[in-house]
Amino acid sequence: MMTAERPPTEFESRVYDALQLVPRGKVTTYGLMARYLSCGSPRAIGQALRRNPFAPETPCHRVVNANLTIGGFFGTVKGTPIERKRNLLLNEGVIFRKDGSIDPACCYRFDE
DNA sequence: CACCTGACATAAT
DNA sequence: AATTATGCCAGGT
Repeated sequence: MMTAERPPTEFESRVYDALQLVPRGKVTTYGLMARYLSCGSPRAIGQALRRNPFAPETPCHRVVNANLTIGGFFGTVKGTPIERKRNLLLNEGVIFRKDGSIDPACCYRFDE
């Protein structure tokens, strides 16, 4: 077994903190978070979430793509984790459209 | 220290 | 409208 849990960096902590701001039943996008953190690169957000050692504890499943697609989960953009992510969002009240995209009304905009 | 990868985004073709 | 190319930031090797 490998207890190789690296300590979260300051940037990762920022991402997690912003994630905590997302209300249940809603979702945000990598780009919006990147802007909120002044990161400028949504890729870094995905990197931080991928390294997220705190699964559902941190609402990392509430982060989707800018085009309101399901996005990825647990380091993958396809597979069982993705279905689980969709199930979690549905369980929280997020509305999915027929094409698999998320209802724009469920998109949290970090307005404040 | 330099290069590569990655749960994206946006623009151009 | 769809696909391709480039940009950006941080972490890992």
